[in-house]
Amino acid sequence: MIKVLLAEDQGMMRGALALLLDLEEDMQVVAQVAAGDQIVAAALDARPDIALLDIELPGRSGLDAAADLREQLPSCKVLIVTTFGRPGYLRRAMEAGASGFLVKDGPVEDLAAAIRRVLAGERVIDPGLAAAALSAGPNPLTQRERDVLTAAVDGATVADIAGKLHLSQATVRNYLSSAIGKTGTRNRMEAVRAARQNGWL
Amino acid sequence: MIKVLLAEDQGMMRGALALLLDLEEDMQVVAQVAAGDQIVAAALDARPDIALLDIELPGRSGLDAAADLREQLPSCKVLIVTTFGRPGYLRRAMEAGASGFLVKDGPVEDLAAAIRRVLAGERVIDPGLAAAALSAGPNPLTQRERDVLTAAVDGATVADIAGKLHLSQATVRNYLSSAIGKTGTRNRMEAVRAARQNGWL
DNA sequence: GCGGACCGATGACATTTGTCAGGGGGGGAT
DNA sequence: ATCCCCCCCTGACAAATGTCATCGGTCCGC
Repeated sequence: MIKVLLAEDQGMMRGALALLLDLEEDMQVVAQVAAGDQIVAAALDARPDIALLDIELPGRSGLDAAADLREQLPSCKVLIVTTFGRPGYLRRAMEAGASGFLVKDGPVEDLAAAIRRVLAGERVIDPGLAAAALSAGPNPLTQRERDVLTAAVDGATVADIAGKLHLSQATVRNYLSSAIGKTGTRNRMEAVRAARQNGWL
Repeated sequence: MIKVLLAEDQGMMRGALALLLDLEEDMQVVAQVAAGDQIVAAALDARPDIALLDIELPGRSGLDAAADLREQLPSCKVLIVTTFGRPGYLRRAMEAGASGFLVKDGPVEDLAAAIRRVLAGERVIDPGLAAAALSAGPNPLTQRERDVLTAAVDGATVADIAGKLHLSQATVRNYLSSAIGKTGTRNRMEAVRAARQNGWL
């Protein structure tokens, strides 16, 4: 019997997937969590064979949790199941030790199939997405550039960001400027968009 | 037997919900579509008793489709099922003639229950959300202000917007300024965020 | 030990953005 | 007929943003 942990914040999605997997003869959902910071604890408690992790979760990113999970419970495989097939996400997932990366766009049947393939030792990755991740190259942004961009997402002014990060306003503008340069965009809003698009935040 | 139409762009979600509803003894999913501009045609073909519509769909908004559907197939009830419980969305859904408004956050069991309640003639709306919609008041933005804000979502400059909307740059800045004023924000990025948050775009 | 990358900062500059006070024209309500 | 709101425009001004050159400090790899 394959024991599955399910981490997904949208209640309806989580419930539907759990129901669906429980219908499979050889699978059983042994834990369900809605927040990223509950994943490791729940896994240590329920000892699943595989963890299905969403990336954008409240509390903690599914990618961060994946890295910890691999370390603290190596017997548990990780399959990332996400809405957004962003190159940077795939890259980070692989670096975190995930065995598979599935986008929620595809048919439901893919899910159970992917679980079985992962447990058979395969790596499950959409070929087109893998190509995109490789062609996009690694994240060109430095830590601080990422910090400043993330702080700028919902319209914060330079003064706001400087305050939040304890930096000089001029420094913030420099980081923004270089982030804009590296993303090949024209202003911070485009830079934020481009960085998110690539999964660089 | 309750005949259901399902409009949802995310393949996995759509498949899971369809499976789940088909498990109900008295329900049957008679049509599934992934794009907003296929809803009416599919409904006219399959003659469902109720249509489950997501709002943010490719091609056409589920809200727009709902209005058409109510007109062309009045026997078919509409239940909006969406990720975002935004006040403006709820308001528009009601104006479009929807019988219910469900957010995807809740448990799956709510879905079948909501369908039955709608078909029994009830209106299904989250009470908290209804209160929020009323307290938020109607959309304060004029048509042009909405146009300009939507054109500004992903970092377009004033010149870009002016070009796209065939307006003078000064006019664009005036609309932006008044939108910023009405939303009580400090710059266009915050204004866009606030407007989206409220479902005003 | 030295080059290179990152962090943090300053000052100056050009450009963009946001605000304000207008004005003309249209259409809908009282 | 008048008022009010929306549309579109102008011009001017202040503030915020983006760019550039430059500096000192740390840490890592060769």
